[in-house]
Amino acid sequence: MKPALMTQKISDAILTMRKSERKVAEFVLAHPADIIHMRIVDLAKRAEVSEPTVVRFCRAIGCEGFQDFKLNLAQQLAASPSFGQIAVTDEDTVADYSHKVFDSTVDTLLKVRDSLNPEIMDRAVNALCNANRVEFFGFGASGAVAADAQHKFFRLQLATAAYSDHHIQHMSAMSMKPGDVVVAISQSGRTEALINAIEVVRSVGGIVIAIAPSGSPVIQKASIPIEVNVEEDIEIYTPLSSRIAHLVVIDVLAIGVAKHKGPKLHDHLFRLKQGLRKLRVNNER
Amino acid sequence: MKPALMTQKISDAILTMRKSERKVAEFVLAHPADIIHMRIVDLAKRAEVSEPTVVRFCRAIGCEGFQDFKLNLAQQLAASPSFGQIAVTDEDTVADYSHKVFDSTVDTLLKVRDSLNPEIMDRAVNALCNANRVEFFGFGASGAVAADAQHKFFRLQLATAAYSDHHIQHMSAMSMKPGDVVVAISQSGRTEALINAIEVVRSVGGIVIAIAPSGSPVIQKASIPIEVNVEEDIEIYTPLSSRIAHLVVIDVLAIGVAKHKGPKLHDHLFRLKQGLRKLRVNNER
DNA sequence: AGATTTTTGTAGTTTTCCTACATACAGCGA
DNA sequence: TCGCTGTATGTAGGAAAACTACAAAAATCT
Repeated sequence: MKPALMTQKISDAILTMRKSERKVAEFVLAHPADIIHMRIVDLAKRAEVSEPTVVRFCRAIGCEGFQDFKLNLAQQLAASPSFGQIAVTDEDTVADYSHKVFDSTVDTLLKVRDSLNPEIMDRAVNALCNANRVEFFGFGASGAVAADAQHKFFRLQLATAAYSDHHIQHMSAMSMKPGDVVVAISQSGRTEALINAIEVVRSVGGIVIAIAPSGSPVIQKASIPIEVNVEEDIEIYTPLSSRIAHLVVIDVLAIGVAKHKGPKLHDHLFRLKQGLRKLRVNNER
Repeated sequence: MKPALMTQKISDAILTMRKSERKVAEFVLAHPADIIHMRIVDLAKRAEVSEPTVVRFCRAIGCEGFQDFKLNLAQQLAASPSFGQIAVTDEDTVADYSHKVFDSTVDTLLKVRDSLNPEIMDRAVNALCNANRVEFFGFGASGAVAADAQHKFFRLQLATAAYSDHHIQHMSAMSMKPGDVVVAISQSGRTEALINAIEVVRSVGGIVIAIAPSGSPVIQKASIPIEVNVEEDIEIYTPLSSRIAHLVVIDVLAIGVAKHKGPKLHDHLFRLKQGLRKLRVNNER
């Protein structure tokens, strides 16, 4: 049903292929974007094989035929822009690099989406729903993420706070009650101060939901580890997409909590919105 | 070259179409996902027109023919998942709604990407590069965005600050010098306090870059208006994607500034990273 | 080296898409 | 209202693309 990862499939299947089919596979992997505007004869010629071989290749990777293959490939190309060049170069115009920044962000989000573990997310939502208190800890860029999260969960009628200060985190952590939740957010997963705070929270019986890269200390020490891996080419010209991935993960948690809380939340949010209008000019809408 | 927004194009062109072509257009907009697996005859039959009409329709919206149209549509479908249902329902499992949240975010980003005006972005980048001081103003959720922006630009060796407090904004605004820049961020574009602050900044000769919805007062009062329109179905179960769009727009600006500043920035960022390592456990990498 | 199996290409068939043309419809002036 | 002109739509036929059956070539095994 879904386009899935065509190129992945090809790479996998390439080993079990016959020589001439492999030629096709290699050509496709080398010039994925060109294929879309090719006919079967063009591809056959450029891969130096015959037409039926191309058809057999399409079947070999699970497509109906050449048309179907082209369509699926087109979808994959559109879905993950990472096949275009994503790194920003010095010659790029504004339009170029603005496209690239958006595309790489989208690419990151799609990857994170597919790597999330639903079971872990479910546990996180449950923990958040049952907590009396929910706090968000993060430093640096993750501090802003924590602030955003606090703002979001605050609207869901939860007692929340966000701290970017080590000492305050520490003090707050010590006063946690069993069942209370801290969401620890980190891009590196190695920030020492954050790890300390996590240990304190757990020692007093609090639950720690971590949003950090796989295998990092923050993930290892957490009760509910949400692993988010973003290859940070920390090249200067590459934007940090991980913050954004973290924000969206938190959005998912927020939606989960909202679902659990059910309709009584509607009224609350409605009243909130009414109140906000007074702070705006032009009270229509 | 690019897939662009097919459905958008169709909606636009539908007015200038003849009756029977319009039938096709309406069917396509109603069942976009089905088209991909249809042949020209199928579509003709279901739209109750003849085959050549379908071909004419394809030409009318700028495609080579039916094949080309199908391909472009497939790309758009893969790229913007919004054509699947995006609203979260009560029956959704964790996996379901987590997918939806990511997809709707991606969808928002792609729309914003295609609607950005490069010329305006260029002006914004130039203003930022020439400023002695750059400040970010925002309230509520946009406050977190401002904080994130501050963190980001701070790394680019600019004198920056982010304020979410009306009084402090006001005071800071009054001390602006000509050429200094304030980036005003707002989801509604109507927050009264923010509009006041903008007026003050402009009265002392400061430049205001606004990130807000088209036509809103914030945009109208700005020197450099970056229009970002996100349909906020402010349904409870729909996440607010506009924050994220704003963040990415700011990423673009940051990349632009980094490009202008050129290589001397490399050293600075490198030293910053070195320094951060000391705050982490496991100093490898 | 010969026989068998596997792999690849040739030639032909079918399907799909597109174009030329004819008919039907709508708008306008008398 | 009628006829004329121009546009809009469908019919039928032709071109091209994709797919299939079969035969030749290569590789493998005995």
